[in-house]
Amino acid sequence: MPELPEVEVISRGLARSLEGRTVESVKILNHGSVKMPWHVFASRVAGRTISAIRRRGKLLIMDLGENLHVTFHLKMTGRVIAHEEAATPQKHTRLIFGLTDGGSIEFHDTRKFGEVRALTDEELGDWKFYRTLGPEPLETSPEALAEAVSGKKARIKSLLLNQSVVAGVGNIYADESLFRSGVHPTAKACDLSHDSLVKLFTELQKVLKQAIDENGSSIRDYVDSGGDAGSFQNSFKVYGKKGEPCPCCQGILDCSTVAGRTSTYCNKCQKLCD
DNA sequence: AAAGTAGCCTGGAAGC
DNA sequence: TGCTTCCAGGCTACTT
Repeated sequence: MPELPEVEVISRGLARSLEGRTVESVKILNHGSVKMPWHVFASRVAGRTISAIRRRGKLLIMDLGENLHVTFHLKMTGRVIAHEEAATPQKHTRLIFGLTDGGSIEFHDTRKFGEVRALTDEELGDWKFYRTLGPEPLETSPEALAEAVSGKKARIKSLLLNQSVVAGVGNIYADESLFRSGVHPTAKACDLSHDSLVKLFTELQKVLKQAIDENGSSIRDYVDSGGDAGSFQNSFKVYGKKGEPCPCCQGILDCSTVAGRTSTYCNKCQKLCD
């Protein structure tokens, strides 16, 4: 589902088409998607002009002028789609912003896990999830990221998925970067050498960049802001390939739950310690 | 400090 | 065919 590369691609697409346009109306079709009093949300957003659209970790942020930020956490199935006409609500449409020029922005979310907020600077800063987000993996050196987890007793995969350690990594890119760097998901960070950790974060950067270049991964629900699918799913080496041969040693890929998530890996190629 | 689990939610796939 | 169950995923809250 949308992880860093997918949110980055969506953000770039929306920025191109939406910056400078003005929200006229707000229609909330599922109140549970709006994580604040809905009338406050609607009154804050209406009449404001979109000044920027950006990403922080997996959060999609729409800046509405000086002191208002609409945040979308897409979780598993959320989509934000820009339309050049008034959007017709679909079964899973949760929110629609009508624009003054006749266009619209639709928040579509099959499983209702997604969360939308409209926050002032102060509220954004006070939001614990946002305040404690870790560094952006593409704007931080692999050495610095390695240093951040060095010596920790936790399993490396749970650290990769921890948004306060590094922002934006989810199950797909965790499994892919672990495989590509030869590190086992259950390895404890403290059992890995500095070089192995640097290699892991170097591979993480490579895999995130490649995924952005390929417009993200499309499995199940993901499409970009123009409704198009990405293609990085064709480059997966282990994610979702339980029981298939390891691309490296041809052994059968293993699968188990690590850090509460399904994890696919090669027991032979991925090491538990140095 | 870290790990496990339930809960949130839906629909597609798998099993019977 | 039609039913039930399982699973996926990010994150929080709670327990061990």
